[in-house]
Amino acid sequence: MPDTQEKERKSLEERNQMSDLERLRHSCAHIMATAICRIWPDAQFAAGPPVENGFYYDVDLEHRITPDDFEKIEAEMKKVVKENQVFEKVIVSRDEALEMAKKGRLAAVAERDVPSQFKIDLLGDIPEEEEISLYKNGDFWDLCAGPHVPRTGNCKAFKVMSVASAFYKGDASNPQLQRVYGTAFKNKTLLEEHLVQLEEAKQRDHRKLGKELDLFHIDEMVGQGLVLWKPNGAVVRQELQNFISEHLERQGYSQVFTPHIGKLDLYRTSGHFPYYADSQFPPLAERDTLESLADEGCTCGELMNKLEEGDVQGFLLKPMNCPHHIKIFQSNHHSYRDLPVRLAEFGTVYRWEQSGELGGMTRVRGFTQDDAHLFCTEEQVKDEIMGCLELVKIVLGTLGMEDYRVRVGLRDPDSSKYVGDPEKWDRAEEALREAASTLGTDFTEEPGEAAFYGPKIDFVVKDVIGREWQLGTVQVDYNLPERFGLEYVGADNASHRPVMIHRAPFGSMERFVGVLIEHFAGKFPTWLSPEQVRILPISEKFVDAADKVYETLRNEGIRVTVDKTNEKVGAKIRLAQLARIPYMLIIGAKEQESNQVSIRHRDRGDGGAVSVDEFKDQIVDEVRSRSL
RNA sequence: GCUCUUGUAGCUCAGGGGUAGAGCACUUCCUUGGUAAGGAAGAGGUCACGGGUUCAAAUCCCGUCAAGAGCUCCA
Repeated sequence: MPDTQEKERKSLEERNQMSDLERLRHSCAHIMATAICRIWPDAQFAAGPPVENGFYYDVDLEHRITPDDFEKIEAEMKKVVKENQVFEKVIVSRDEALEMAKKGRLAAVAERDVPSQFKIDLLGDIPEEEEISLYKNGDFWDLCAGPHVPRTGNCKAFKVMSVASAFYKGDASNPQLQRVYGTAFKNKTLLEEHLVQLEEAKQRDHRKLGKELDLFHIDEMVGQGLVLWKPNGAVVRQELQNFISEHLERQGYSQVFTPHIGKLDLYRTSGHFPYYADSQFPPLAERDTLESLADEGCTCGELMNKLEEGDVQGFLLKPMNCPHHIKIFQSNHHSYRDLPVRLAEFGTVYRWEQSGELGGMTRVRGFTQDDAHLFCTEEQVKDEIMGCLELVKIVLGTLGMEDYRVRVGLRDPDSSKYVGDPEKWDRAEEALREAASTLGTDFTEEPGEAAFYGPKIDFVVKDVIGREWQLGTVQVDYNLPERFGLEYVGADNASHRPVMIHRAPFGSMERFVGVLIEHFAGKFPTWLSPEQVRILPISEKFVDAADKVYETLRNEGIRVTVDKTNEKVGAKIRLAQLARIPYMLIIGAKEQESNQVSIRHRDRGDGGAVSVDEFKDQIVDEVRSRSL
């Protein structure tokens, strides 16, 4: 009992602290707006809230703010702070506020010829019954619910961070504003700490490490968002796939292989085409068909129509693996005794993501899902979901990824984008909820996060920049069995419709490895390391001894190399450290004589000399147990 | 897709209307060295691509492609 009380008090304290910080950041947003107003009086401000790591203010301004302006803005902000203006709350009537806005007096330091257009719009969004408050600091008046710190002098540690663009109210049909980001902390020490953290985060960015460690490459000539796995990256991926394959075996899955394309009819039946055509690579049509259509003077628009209507046959790069797996299921008759059928594949899919959204390995156009589809009876759904969750937990647990959240995605009651019978949705949502509650981890239910064909459970992790990525996923699907007319023969000798479950514990290999690189900061556990051991002979004289150790380890399946360059050990160690190789084995006269190696671990440093066999047994065990 | 920023050697980056720069990596030679950089020499670039302005463009302007940040979208 005292335990929970202790906890509650602490979390309340934490929350209060947070809101103090948010208040400070919000005040900084006003100070920044004040500064921008003084520099560019024609600035029109929209919204300026605190956010996770700071604050921003959206501004419409003729002048394009660039990083070169940050210093100027900060200098002006410092002046405002030095003036130690009081943040004063003024309650006004709607008409008074409107009057000021029309004179351009809101989010401004003086009256202007142009009205404060965004503030007028925002005023309209405030419900009738709510009171309208303005905040003023010095000459700067702004429409604002507050709260604020007492004085501008309370904001001592801030920094203008970046500028980007944002649509007003997040709607692409609205004008684009310049969003100026800043961060602020209670004091300079905390600000410094945060900046150092950002710098460290940059160091472990998977795009940077991917290059340094030679893991993957994205080439302009190959195409945006199409990942080339280099030999080192391929090792990591292969090890992960072996790992998951072992568990597939244990959990009664069958692995299959399917091609990367399928006929449009397949996706017409599944409903992926043309409904999701915008996020697919365009269809492929046969050359002969294209030629004869061209002869007839067919336009591109007409061709698209014909493809969509099915008048012309074509192929699609597969956006999902499920239709292929369904066809495998359908190629046999199934008795209820066969169920559940679990078909797994590391299946590569292609999706036309918008170019501005692509990045590194986490958002790409071609990716390989560790996909599987389970065909089961309605009664088996819950157990199967629990089995899937179990697998996700094993995966994340083995890799030491504890920092994730579980999201149960339910349908948005107000939306019509979902297919299928509401009663079945209810049953599926209930099954997921029940399964999630057995996880032993907290989860949030989020309406509107369901897939269009069914509810799902997602495992979401954050990358170093703090962006959330969905990795593992378990989704119930009542829709596809219906569309493809799937059946099995029940104990009653009548035909029944199976339920389908889609699941992918990693999500995609690309995204997962991207997140994994950042999680480990490039220091993969030994079982995943592209190079597990590097042998460093002290000089040329000991190369033969090194080669012997190399053979011994290689025979055990250890990924090992010998550094035969004409360098001193110091230099060899440095390179091995930079490559994040877990073990360095140093061999000189001493070791050669005693048939030993001196171990240096990338994190633990000098580990002293042990016999070759002892080291061999130790590393083989470490790799086999997949220890962290 | 939209806005802004960026694109110079394999990598990290400097420079900038008048013959292309550094460090690391690479090659060769010297050195045979005990826990994060031994020394010397050499090689390597149509300055992303296409146009324009100019006596002259890597540099200025326009366009395209790509990357980054953010917004929007996401099966």
